[in-house]
Amino acid sequence: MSRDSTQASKQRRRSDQITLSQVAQAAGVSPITASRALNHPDKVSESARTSVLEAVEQLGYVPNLVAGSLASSRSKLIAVIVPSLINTVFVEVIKGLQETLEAEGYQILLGNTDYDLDREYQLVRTFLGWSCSALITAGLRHNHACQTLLNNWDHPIMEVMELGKGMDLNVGLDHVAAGRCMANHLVDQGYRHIVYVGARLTQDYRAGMRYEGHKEVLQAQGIEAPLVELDTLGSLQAGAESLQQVLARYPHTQAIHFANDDLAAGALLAAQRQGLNVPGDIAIAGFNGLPLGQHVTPQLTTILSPREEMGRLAAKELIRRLSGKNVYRRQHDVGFTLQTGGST
Amino acid sequence: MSRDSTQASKQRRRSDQITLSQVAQAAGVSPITASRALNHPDKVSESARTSVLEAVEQLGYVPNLVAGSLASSRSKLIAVIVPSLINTVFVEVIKGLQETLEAEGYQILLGNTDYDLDREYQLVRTFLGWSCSALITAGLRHNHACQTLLNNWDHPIMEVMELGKGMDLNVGLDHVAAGRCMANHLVDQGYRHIVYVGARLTQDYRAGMRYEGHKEVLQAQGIEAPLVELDTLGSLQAGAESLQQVLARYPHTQAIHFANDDLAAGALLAAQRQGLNVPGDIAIAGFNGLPLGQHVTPQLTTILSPREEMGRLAAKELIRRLSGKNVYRRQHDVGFTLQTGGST
DNA sequence: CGCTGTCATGATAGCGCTACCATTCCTTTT
DNA sequence: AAAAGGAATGGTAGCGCTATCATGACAGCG
Repeated sequence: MSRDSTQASKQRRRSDQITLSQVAQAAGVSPITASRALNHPDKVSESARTSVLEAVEQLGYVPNLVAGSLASSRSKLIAVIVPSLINTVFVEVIKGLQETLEAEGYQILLGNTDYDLDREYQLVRTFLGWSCSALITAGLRHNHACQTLLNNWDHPIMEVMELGKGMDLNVGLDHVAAGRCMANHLVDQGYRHIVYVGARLTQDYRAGMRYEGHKEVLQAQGIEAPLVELDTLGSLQAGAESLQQVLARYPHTQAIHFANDDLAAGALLAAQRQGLNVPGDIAIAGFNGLPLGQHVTPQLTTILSPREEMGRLAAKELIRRLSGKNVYRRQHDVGFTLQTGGST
Repeated sequence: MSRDSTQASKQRRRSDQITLSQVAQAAGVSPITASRALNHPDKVSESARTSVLEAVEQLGYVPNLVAGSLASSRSKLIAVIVPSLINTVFVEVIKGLQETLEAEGYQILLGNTDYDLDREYQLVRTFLGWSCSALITAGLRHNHACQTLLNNWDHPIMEVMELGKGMDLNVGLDHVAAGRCMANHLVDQGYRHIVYVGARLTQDYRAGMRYEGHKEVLQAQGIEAPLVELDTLGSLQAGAESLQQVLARYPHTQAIHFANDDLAAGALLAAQRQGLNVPGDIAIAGFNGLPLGQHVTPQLTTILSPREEMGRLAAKELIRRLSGKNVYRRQHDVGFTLQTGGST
């Protein structure tokens, strides 16, 4: 290991990593030309470009993106904040985002709020500190501090999942309408004693919005719209357990409208284990359109939400904005599809 | 908007964001004291600390982490590279990592290779450029360039999922042993015509390792160990389709050992749809211990792998190392558990 | 009383890169 | 032929923060 500090007293290069200057020197150009050769290849001559690239290759140069970001006050980082990773829904959105963003050379900085808006605020603060190019967050609800912080931030903000008036860009679907849609379906099928089952609706407030739509429809028909709220997050297990609870509390129940497919599938499988006929004894509906719902017998009636597509579209719109193109619509409705199976 | 450049010619402050100097000024201390008040609170006086914190609060200061990282050549970023986000297994590991790392103030920089080692190399390069504190990657296999790059990197590297001799730290389980374990179970149950079904085993090479263990056991018993490799990634759908394929090719099949629970559950549900009795006509086993397997009837025989736990342990060991503590064991076996259900 | 040690603070000099302006050497225009 | 425009390159000065060393104040000690 050569250990000769370059000369003066206060040297402080720590890692012996190759710098752009060394590359430039090896290539026989100035540092700034080397920088341009890598970042704006069209702004340097053919010969400069190739000799820089050769030097990069030969020295095994890895650009220091931290320094680059500081100098340019831009970074190819995009913050993504979701409330949960257990819920596959968010993972699928991330998948769509990732796919599209990585293709454009962006990196994802991932944060998980665990449905805690204060946690979200902390994450946002940290992420702004990384001078991200943009921020993508699940949902339109934020706490006051977060709202303020983001309003003063001069980069694109994309809010995904539900549709509404957001801060900047918005891609999602109308959950109230989705709730109405399923409720309409159940009423059309002739069910009158319908229970809505959700899990932690203050946290998963989108499930709450679907309940609002559901209630609206039932009440318009003069039907009660009882709600059973579970205290655990949605899962097959919780769905299975909720079935007992619902039947105990509302013995005449004909149909259960679950807030998501995990709950619904859990209940459906549990019903079968205990010899109940679906939908004869009890009809079951879900939300999301998870593959699981298609593989149980009878197939689960559900509402298909285009989650990966939502991620892809959000990423595409964001990139559009980041590359300075005009954004004609700030809001995009990805819609949903009622998928009727044998379970209702 | 006040637009008065602070004085001289070449000013270039772009965003009108608050800087640490402004905080320091407001607090009546020097910038370096302000820095210390925030990062090493125990190194400044009570009074300095409070006045700095007040100024931070009042001005709405958000630290520029990019600048901080450049100056200190450290960052609270940890790169996480996984081959897939569709496969819930990795998501659960990420969940465990996230939970533990965020609690310690680390941020996750997420990369997805889509099972492509060249892609992994690119991601690693990028991530090193962010001077991450550590890198966590799924698996022990990397391409040559990546291997070289990482060997010369002087930060902790954590390889998760499978156990073996890695570059640095390693947390995982022995997949060959897991394959042996399930094969032994199937043989013990009296099955002799056993088919192993996996999806893209060159990509999901851990499933391939399980097959190795499986084959080993069967061959020791003088039993054939036919393999059916699917060309799609594991999913309920693929599992359902594979069932036909297996029965067509190996009509005497008594049991199918699937590479994962998605495939297994898909096949189990498909078998039931077409009136086959499980395990009477065909026994089915999986791997992972996904909740789904516990909710189908009969319950799926599978091997439970502690995925979140793996993430948590990996994160804990990494933090241990990062905080300069001694690391006694570089390798941690998280083990697995055979979970026998009615499906075999 | 001078000597050493500890604590709180500050001045200085970068971290590795890019924005900005200046320069050079052409080619094009009138 | 002179002026104007363009392309390629380089010099300089930071981006906002922290490592390092230096300083001053004060306590403890023989």
